[in-house]
Amino acid sequence: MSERASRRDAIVEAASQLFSRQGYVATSVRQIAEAVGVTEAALYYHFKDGKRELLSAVLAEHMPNLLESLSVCENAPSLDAFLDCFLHHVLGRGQQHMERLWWIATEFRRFNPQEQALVHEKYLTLFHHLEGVLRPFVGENALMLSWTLISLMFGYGQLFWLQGLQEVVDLPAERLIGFVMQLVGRAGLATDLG
Amino acid sequence: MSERASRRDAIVEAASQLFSRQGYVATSVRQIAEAVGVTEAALYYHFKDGKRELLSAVLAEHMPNLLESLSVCENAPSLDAFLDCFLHHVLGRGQQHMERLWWIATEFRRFNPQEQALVHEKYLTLFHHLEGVLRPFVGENALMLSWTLISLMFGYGQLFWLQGLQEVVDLPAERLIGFVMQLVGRAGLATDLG
DNA sequence: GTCTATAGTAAGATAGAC
DNA sequence: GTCTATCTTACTATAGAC
Repeated sequence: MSERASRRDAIVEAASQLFSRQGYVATSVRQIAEAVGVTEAALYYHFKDGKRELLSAVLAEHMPNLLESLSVCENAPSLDAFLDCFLHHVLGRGQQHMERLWWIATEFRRFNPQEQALVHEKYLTLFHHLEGVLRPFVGENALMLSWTLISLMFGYGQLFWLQGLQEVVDLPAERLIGFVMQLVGRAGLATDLG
Repeated sequence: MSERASRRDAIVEAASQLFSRQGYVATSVRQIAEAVGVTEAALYYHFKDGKRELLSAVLAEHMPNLLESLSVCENAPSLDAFLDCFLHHVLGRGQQHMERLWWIATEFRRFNPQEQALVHEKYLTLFHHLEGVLRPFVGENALMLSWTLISLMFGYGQLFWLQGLQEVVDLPAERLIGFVMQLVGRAGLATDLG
């Protein structure tokens, strides 16, 4: 990798961390340059359109990929085993990964149409793969179950990670996962719901 | 109501709308003053500590109250009827209400400890009431079912409202509600889960 | 209470030397 | 490629007149 590429990558990496921790608007170009150890002028050499171009780069190169969690678990032998594996993997990826995931949600309105479409595409891809994995277990219910699980994971992360409910409510992801697994198991989704 | 109070309220109202649409950092005091039709100096007369005090005021006076949705539905005759009423009421409150709800999530880290505690308290109150309403129907499962529903609503709102998945996925809240209702019904939560 | 005028600061961005 | 130096603009906030 050339020096140019690695320096450029370092800038994107620093921007990604600062954006996801403080937000795009609250992060200054100065701050990013300092974090990397270069001046602002050097940064503008790599990104002619400045801060806005950096936002695009971060989105394009540092979007969290939930498909990894899926591919790790997709060969699980049972619905129970899959849910256990997948939910644990997604919710157990640590603070930084979570921050980036929810940063995209909070910053979504600032993206241009192409960038918004990119985000949508990522969700749809995740959904389609998830649906494909669930279908052998729950048939036609795979569609609704997929969106239910995705929404549930998102909401739990929002409330318990981002908004710190962890600190006042003793509800580890473990318990939520266990509850959902039993709910799904008991409902007998192998046959279609009305 | 005195002129002072109504002017003050108008400023808080304008700030609330702008904050929830653009974010706290991206909104300037100038912009708020213009929206109300006063100068910045006048605004600083009402809020000595400026923008930061405005954030506190917005949070204290314009926090969305989900308990209203609960009280409307709490006398429903069956679990089905309650879920139908509650989820529709929460998810059907319109764009502005939704925006304020998720704005709190995105801005949470900027709040001071007392303000964060206030937000937590609101969630806990909602949870306790929801649990109380569900308990007659599902017994000890009320605790987990409450957090599951709250997380699910949050996640759905985040994805389909805030991130505009509505536009690319045909999954109206109606269908998600229907699916969850049948899931819960089929699981037979009247008796405890493991 | 609300205004005009302005101080003081920090932001995004660029020119030109090396 | 990276630097120093600087420009322009926008922001938060305040002083003092009315």
